[in-house]
Amino acid sequence: MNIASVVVDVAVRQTDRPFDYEIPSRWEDMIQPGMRVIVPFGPRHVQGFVLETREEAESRKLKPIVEPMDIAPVLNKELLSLADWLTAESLCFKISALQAMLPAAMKAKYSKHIRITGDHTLSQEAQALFGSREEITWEEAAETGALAEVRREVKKGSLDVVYSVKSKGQKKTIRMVQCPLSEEELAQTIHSMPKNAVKQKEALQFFQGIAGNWVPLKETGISSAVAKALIEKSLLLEKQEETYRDPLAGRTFELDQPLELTQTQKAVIEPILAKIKEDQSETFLLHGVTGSGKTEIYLQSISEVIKKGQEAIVLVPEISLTPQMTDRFKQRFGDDVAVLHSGLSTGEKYDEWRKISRKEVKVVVGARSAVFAPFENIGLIIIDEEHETSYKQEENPRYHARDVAIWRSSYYQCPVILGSATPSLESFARAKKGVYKLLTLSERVNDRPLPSVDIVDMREELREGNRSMFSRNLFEKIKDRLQKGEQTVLFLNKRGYSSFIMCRDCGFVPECPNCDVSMTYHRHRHQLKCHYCGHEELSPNVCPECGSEHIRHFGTGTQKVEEELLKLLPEVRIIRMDVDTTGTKGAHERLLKRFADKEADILLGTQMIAKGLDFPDITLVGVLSADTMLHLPDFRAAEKTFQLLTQVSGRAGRHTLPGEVVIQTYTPEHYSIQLAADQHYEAFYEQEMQVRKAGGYPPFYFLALITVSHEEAITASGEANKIVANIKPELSPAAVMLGPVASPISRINNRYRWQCLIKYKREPKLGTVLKQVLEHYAKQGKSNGLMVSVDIHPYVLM
DNA sequence: AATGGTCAGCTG
DNA sequence: AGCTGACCATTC
Repeated sequence: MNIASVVVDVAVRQTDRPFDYEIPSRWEDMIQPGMRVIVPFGPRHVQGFVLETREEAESRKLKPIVEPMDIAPVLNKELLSLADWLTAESLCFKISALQAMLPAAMKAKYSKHIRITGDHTLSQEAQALFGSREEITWEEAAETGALAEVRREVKKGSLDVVYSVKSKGQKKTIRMVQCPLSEEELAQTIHSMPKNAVKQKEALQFFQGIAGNWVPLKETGISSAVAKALIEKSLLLEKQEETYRDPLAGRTFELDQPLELTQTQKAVIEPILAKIKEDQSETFLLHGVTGSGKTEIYLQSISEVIKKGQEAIVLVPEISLTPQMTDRFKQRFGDDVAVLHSGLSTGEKYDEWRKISRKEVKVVVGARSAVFAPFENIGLIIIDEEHETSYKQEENPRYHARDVAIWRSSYYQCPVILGSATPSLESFARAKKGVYKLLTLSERVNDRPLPSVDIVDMREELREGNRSMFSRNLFEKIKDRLQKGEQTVLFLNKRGYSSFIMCRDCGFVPECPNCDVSMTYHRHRHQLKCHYCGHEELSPNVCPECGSEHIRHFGTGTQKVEEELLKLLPEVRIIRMDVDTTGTKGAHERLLKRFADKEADILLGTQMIAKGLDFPDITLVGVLSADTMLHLPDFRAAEKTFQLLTQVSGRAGRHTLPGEVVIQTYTPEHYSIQLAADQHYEAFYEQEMQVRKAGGYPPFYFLALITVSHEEAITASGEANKIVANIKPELSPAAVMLGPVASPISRINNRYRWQCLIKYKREPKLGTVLKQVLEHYAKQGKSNGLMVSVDIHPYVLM
C-alpha cells in the first residue's frame, strides 16, 4: 500500500512527529512530499504536510488522506530539509518550521458545521434550531445554547458534525469572456437580434473583429446581467482566469543603467563576482560607511546572477523596506522583482509568493521571512543592514535570517553578502577570524565628507537653566535651517505621547494589573496601555493612591516634542512619523513624499526614520536623547546605541550641502556615543569586544535562555531551580549557568517569569538536553500550568 | 489543540 | 439513575 507520512497542523509537543496515512489510489500519482493535504486526525480534519511517501508490501490499518490541498508541492526538497535543520536548531515544532516558510494565506482555516443526516427524526428543539436549513455553523448552535441538544442528536444519529479545512488565502480570479462565433455568424446574429435587445446587440458588437479572443469582462463594458443572458444563449463563453493582485498597479518604472563603479567599489565587487562565477559558497561581510554605495554593489552582483540564469534574494529590515528602497531594484530589474513586506495584504503576499514559486521573477526583496523564498537555483543572498536585530524572529521558530541564508547558500553553493555600516560584533568578529570574508568600503561615493557631529551634555544645559528638551546649540541650528530653507530631521526613540505617568505628590506610577511593567500613556485616547499583554484602561485624572490631582506625564514622546516645538516656533511645519501616524497602509510613503516635496521643515520621528531616507536638503540631524537605549538591561545596549547614532548621523548631508549632527545626551562620556560621533567603527569594535570578553557575552560565548513561567512565583522559581540542577551536570565545566533569577519583566499576563542564561562555547549535548527538558515539561507541565520556553542565541533577554 | 472517555460528586 | 465538570489519554 502507498503511505504518506504527514506532519499535522497541531503545534504541541505530543503531536510533533509524523503520522502515517494511506494514499487512496485515486491520488496515488499526485501526492508528493511537500504538499499540503487534509487528513482525519482523531475525530476531526486538519491540514498536514506530506514529508515523504513510500510503498509498503504489507497492508496495515491506516486512515486515508481526505484530499490534497495543492496540485503541486508548495515546499521542495531543499525547503523540507531546511525545515529539519530549523526544527533541530531552534527546538521548535516541525509544523512551526514548515509554516514559517509559507505565506500566511496558506495557513489552514477550520470550521465546524452541524448537518441533518435525514436518517432519524429530529427532536423539536433541534428542528427549531435548523428551521428550513440543512446545515448550521457550530458557533450558531453554541450561541443559542443548544450544544447539549446537538450532542444528544448526534449520538442518536440524526445530526452529523462536519469538519472542514480550507486554505485561508484564495487565488484571485477574473471573469473572461469570449464570443465563440465566427465573424460572419456574429454579424448575422447581431443583425437578427430582436429590436428591444439593445444592450445585447451592443455587447456583441464589441466582439466584431475580435471574435474568438478571450477578453476580461471588465474591459468589455458589458454588464454582468447582459453577459449572463448572452452566455445562456451560448453567444458568449465565460471562464475564470487566475490573476495576481497588483500592489504596484498604475506605477511604471523606467529602467536605469548600472552606475560606473569607483576604484574601491570595483575592488570590493571583484571577489563577489568571482564566487558567483565559480558557484562557490562564501559569506562576505561588506562593511561600508553610509553613502559608500553598497546598494550599487548589490545591484551589479545581482545582474551577474541573473545573467547566469540564477536567482537572488535580498533581505532588508522591515522599517527600511520603503518604496524608495525597493524602487532602486525595480528600476534596475523591472518585472523581474517581487517585493514582500508587511504592507501587503495576505492575498498580495500570496500572489508575490506564487510569482516566485513559478519562477516568474528573478529577484526577491523582502523582510526576514523572504529568506525562505521558494527559488530553486539561488545564485546570491544579500542581507542589508545585517546588524539589525529584527532579523531574529522572536516567536517560534526562533531563527535568525542570517543563519538560514548561510544554510541555503551552502546548499546552492552561492555567496552571501552581509552588508552594514555598523556590522554586528558577531559578524565582524567572524570576519576577523576569517570565517567570513571582510570587504571594506571606507569612502563615501564622490568623496562627500561625513557630517560634523556635536555632542551636547544635557546635564550642563540643565545646570545653566535650560529646562527644555532642546539644547541651545540644537535650537539655534534648527532656527538657522528654517531661515535657509533647509530641512531638519529630529530623532527620538520613544513612541506615544509620554511613556508613563506619575503622581507628583506620592510618586505612584500606574502599572499593568497583569504584568510587572509601568503602563504607557497614549494621549489621543487618553489611555494607559500595557505593551506586553495589551491591557488598556482610561488614564486617571486623580491619583488612585492619594487622590492628588498633580499627575505628571513623564518621558518625552514624539507628540510632546511636536507640541513644544510648535510653542517655540509657531510657524514651523512638522511631519511626525511614529506608530500613531504611520498606522494606515501607505501612510509611511505619503509622509515621506510630503517631506521630499518640501512640504515640511522638520521630520520628527522614532526608529523608523533612522534608515534609508536620502533627501538632498537635509542638512541637520538632531538626536534628542541618545541614551534612552543605553540603560536597557541588555548586554547589546552599547552596540545598539552606537549603531543607531551612526545610522542617524548618516542621514545628514548626503548630497551637495554639508551636514551637521547634534547628539543630546546625559552621558556624553560613554564610548558608544563618543565613537559614534567620530564614526569610528573599528575603535568601537575593539572597546566593546573588551567589555564582552570580560562579561562572557557573545561573540566570545554563545547564549541560550530558558524562561519558566507559572501563576505562582514560588512554583516558577522552584521549577527553574530544578531545571538548572538537571542541566548543569550534563554540560562541560566550561559552560556557565546564570540564575535562575526573576526575569527583568517578572510578570506578564499574570504569570511569574524566572529565567536562566547558559553561556557556552562548545556544548554538543546542549540541544539534546534542552529538548529533553522541553519534552519533560510538555508531559508534566501541562497539568500544573508550568510553561517552559527556550531561546537559542536570544536577542531579547527580558 | 481538541476531543471523547472515565469517574467522582451532586441532584431529585 | 442521570447529569456535570475535572482530568487525562489519544490522535496514523
